Amino acid sequence: MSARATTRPGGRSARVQQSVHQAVRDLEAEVGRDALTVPLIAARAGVTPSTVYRRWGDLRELLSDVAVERLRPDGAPTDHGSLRADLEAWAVQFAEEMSSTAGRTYIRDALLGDPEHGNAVRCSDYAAEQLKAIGVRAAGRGEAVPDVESLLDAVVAPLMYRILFRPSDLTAAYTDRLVATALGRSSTPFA
Amino acid sequence: MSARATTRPGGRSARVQQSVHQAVRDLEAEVGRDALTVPLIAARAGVTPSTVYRRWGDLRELLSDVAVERLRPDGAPTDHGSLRADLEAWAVQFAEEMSSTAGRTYIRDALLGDPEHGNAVRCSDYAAEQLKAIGVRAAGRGEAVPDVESLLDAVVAPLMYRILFRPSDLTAAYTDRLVATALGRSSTPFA
DNA sequence: AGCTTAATGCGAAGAAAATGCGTCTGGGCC
DNA sequence: GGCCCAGACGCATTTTCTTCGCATTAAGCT
Repeated sequence: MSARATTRPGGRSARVQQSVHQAVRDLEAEVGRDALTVPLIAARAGVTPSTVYRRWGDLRELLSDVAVERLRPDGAPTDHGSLRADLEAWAVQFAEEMSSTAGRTYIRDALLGDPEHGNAVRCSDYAAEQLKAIGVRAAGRGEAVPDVESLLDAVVAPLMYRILFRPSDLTAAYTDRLVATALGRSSTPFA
Repeated sequence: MSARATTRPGGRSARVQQSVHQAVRDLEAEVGRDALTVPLIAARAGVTPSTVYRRWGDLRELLSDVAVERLRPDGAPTDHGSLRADLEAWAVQFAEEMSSTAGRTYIRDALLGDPEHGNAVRCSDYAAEQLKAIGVRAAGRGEAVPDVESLLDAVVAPLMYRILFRPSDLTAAYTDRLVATALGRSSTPFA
């Protein structure tokens, strides 16, 4: 039924899922995203198309799953010694990754999946986790930390809005200004 | 080539475009958006599928065009006597329209079109125009007005981010808080 | 080990996507 | 006003995708 909530996590089902995901990534690099089709992916993965249709429903859901995995952060945000420096560095990196052609494609694919499936909210959760980690670290230094929701509103949302709706203007100066705005207001001790 | 930049605005081409758009709207209401196909739409519009493929390229572009038209604001924002009241009313209405199931579908469809086609940026322009109108009116009253970019960052972007990535929590209290935040800072005399 | 259940493979049928070619409409020009 | 050309359209065809039923295989459990 669901690709992620596989009732049988081990064994063949897991191998099939991994194989199909890998096939998507490989073919995406080889023939381009727009040339992807279910039969093509299935052939590369060594499964039959009907298996893909059964497990993911359609190509969109499959691409949505793969895109979300690609958007998962690699590790904890790097430590730059202060809340502001950490946020600026993270925001700049976030903007760069997401505004690239590949990044925007992943975001759009992730958004395309069934909303009930939760792929979109997962993207937001990734950013929230990173911001939370930065906040916890800053709180450990004794700094006042704005809560995650405020940071999502003040930093992540404007970046994402421009990436999705106005694909052009995104400079480091702009992200720094967003961080400055976020830090200039609404700083609760810790959340 | 492009559906909107039709080289022949008058005559049959215009009728075809109108007929196809109307067919999309009708069928969307009748059979649901996910059941739409090019042959189905073409049959309803009284044209052949190849015409649709030639003019729009694929179903996504067509749906993107129709979605953008549906997202076009009806008229000027209503006047509530003050900048804050105007913004709050507009933001609440914006949030309600966009967060509905239909609204979210239109946004996603609009985002899906070819970025070069400019459907996404058109959505942003619609919001910017409305905000600009509110700002001009407020400036006429002598109020200090934040520039449109700030309002996009502080109000529109957070709303859109939540609509797209966290489809659940959107209250009037939240939109009011966004407006309050936007008005509390960065108020240039006029732009 | 044997049993139950679920997931996969396979093949066929139905539907949709995409393309090539001939025709016709519409707008510009004489 | 009539002619001409570029572009748009309809039709037919081919290719590809999608769905479905049934047989088979593998995983999980006792």
